[in-house]
Amino acid sequence: MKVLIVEDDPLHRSYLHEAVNAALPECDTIVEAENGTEAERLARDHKSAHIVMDLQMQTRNGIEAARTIWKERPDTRILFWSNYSDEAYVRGVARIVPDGAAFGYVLKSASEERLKLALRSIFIEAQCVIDREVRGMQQKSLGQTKGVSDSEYEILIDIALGLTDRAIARRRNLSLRSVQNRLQQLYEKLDVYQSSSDEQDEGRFNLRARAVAVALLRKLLNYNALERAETELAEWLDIRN
Amino acid sequence: MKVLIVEDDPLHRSYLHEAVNAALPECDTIVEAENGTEAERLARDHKSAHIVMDLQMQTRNGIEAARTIWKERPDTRILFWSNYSDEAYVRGVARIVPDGAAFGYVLKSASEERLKLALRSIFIEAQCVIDREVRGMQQKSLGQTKGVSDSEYEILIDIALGLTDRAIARRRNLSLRSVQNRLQQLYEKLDVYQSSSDEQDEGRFNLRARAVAVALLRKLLNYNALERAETELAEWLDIRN
DNA sequence: ATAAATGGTGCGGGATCACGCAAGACGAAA
DNA sequence: TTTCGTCTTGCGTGATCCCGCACCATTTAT
Repeated sequence: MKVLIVEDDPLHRSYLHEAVNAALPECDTIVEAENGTEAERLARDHKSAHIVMDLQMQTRNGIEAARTIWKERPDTRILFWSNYSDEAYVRGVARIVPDGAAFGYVLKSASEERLKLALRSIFIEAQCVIDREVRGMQQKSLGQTKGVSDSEYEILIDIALGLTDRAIARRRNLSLRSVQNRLQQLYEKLDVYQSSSDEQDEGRFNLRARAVAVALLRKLLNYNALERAETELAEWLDIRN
Repeated sequence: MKVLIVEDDPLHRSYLHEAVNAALPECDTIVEAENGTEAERLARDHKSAHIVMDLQMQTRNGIEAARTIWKERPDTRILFWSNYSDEAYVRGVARIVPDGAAFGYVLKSASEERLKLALRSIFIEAQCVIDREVRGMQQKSLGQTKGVSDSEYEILIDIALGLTDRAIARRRNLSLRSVQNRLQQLYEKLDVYQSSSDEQDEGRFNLRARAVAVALLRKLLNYNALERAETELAEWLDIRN
């Protein structure tokens, strides 16, 4: 068995190396990459079916890399090893995992035992392992119970990018009024009215900007999500001019 | 000499421990904290004058901790050891360092040699050491040459929090028009017009929201800065109602 | 000292946003 | 089939935003 480790921090990389060695005696070769692009290349060259990688890396993040890797070889098993359980990351991962693929998501704060267990479960047993803390997020984000629905999330991203209502309407093929409807749904979900209608006129908020702020504070949105959205927007702009 | 290490990642913590041992033979005791609040307590108890700490920690970040520590003991020497050189972090640090205090800012990606050198320079020689890469940021952020000035940064934070023009005017004791003036300056600095006036009507941006987006993408703003600003805002709201 | 730059303020208007009201479309439940 | 809920869209309005055109007060430069 071959394992590809993708992690930009050398300390964490060597830690992962040891963990893989200890947890998977059936693993004979370990390959290491320190960013997303390198990971894609190595995964292609080595036909790696077993990858453990960090989500946040400076040059090319884990989600991007995972997407292209899975596109080429959908049965690849990937264990994401991340510092954060931000809803934005969970959404990002959930959005790209192919049907039936085995993957995992464990936090760096998890014990070494947990990491080793996850390694065996995914790479040997082909089971999905998702950290308890992250699991809560996922339920909330995919189920339409309490959290923000997909269409609301979509429009959240659009206003976070700074698009106009009209521009969003064009992009998503909606009427202007529909966009504004969704915006209002979003505002309610994010509880943006709370502080503005509070006392008299004090602390009045610009709803649109406030929505982005609370989304960031609640980690519904983060830098990576924004960055991805920005490149997608740029592509879309290129196509239609 | 006593050194306090503040770092939430155990791997990095032990790495720092070794580095301090190797670089500072005159150091006889090393104390470790794994978050900001613990750091404040330990700094107080041990009267630590030498601290090396991470900036981003989940429970209480380094900037908060450093501020209270420096408030109690302004001659404390602090070496910040951070993953990122975001302008938001640099600004955050620059904003709180007392006059004449020795401090440092080195990136985690720096070589071990560089870290050790910085440790000696700051703790022994009381010199300020700032990573080359970070230095560029600082020049840009403090000098009014190209970057965003302080007043512009202030208003950037306000719109990022989602405040109305009127609310900002009240908060900063300005007229409504002045707020809007500053906003326009900010829009120019952030080059928000670029894409909107580009072609015909395509890709129209909501300037206010777009400004926040590009500030985030340029790392002028980040989660921590926003979080700090949010608590400051909450305090301000408390005072005046 | 006069001139230019810098920063705050008022006025006014066109564009955009937030949103109530209401009508049509579609699938699900009765 | 009827009815209900969700989604989409149009119309209209008041609030807010963006910003050009002044005017004035300080500072800085010549």
